Amino acid sequence: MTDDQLDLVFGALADRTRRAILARLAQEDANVGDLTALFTMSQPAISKHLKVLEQAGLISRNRQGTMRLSHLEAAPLRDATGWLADYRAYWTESYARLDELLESLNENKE
Amino acid sequence: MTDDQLDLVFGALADRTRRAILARLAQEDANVGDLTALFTMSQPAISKHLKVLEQAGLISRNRQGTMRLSHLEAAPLRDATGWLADYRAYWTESYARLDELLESLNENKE
DNA sequence: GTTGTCTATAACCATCAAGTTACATAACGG
DNA sequence: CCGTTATGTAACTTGATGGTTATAGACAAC
Repeated sequence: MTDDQLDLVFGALADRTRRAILARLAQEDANVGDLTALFTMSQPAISKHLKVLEQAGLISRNRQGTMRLSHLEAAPLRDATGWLADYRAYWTESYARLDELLESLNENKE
Repeated sequence: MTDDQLDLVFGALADRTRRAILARLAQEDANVGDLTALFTMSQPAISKHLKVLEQAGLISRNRQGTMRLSHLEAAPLRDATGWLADYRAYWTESYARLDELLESLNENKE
């Protein structure tokens, strides 16, 4: 994963509204109106957040009639976890399990 | 982990200079001068980055004579990994290993 | 206590981020 | 076509971010 990608992914995750959007999408795909209803801000604000998430690769979007459904894409989350896991030496326990995690992350890389 | 903390941690990780500082600190504690030498920017710029990292809880600092050593603190990285791992249902494999990771994360929470 | 070294702070600048309102565009149903 | 619904885009405001230079503060050595 490049520095540019990490910038985008961590930058996208640094906003609580966007994290909440991801949490919602983890349950089910949603359109812009659905997501706007969850927050107190305007629809264009949500559209902006969705653009940020899309550019980070965290969601994909496809038209469904007049609506556009947002779908969670977990690959960048997995990659970001992989980056964080590189610091596993600083977790004082559970090295073995984390090594297993790292192995599985490597196996699943596309 | 609160939304405020997640904002700070992911925000701190969203900058490649700060990630590089963390990578350096993963090897050994370092003072401001050491870190400044690694980059092309000024010492005050590095001091600012260190303040961001400290406020996110990602590093701690203590005086050593006229110098101040920065030390990597992995707890927030562990917590951020825990947050990311909540999306494990979207990794199509290795559920069991990730569940083990989550358990270990919970056990180690302070 | 003066000097030198290391680090922090202040003031400033340019750019970006997150929100707003107003309006434009896309797709579907009569 | 036309109207309605859903979403995107433009222009703007405000505040945060990331860098600079210049200067102040803390500590050690002598």
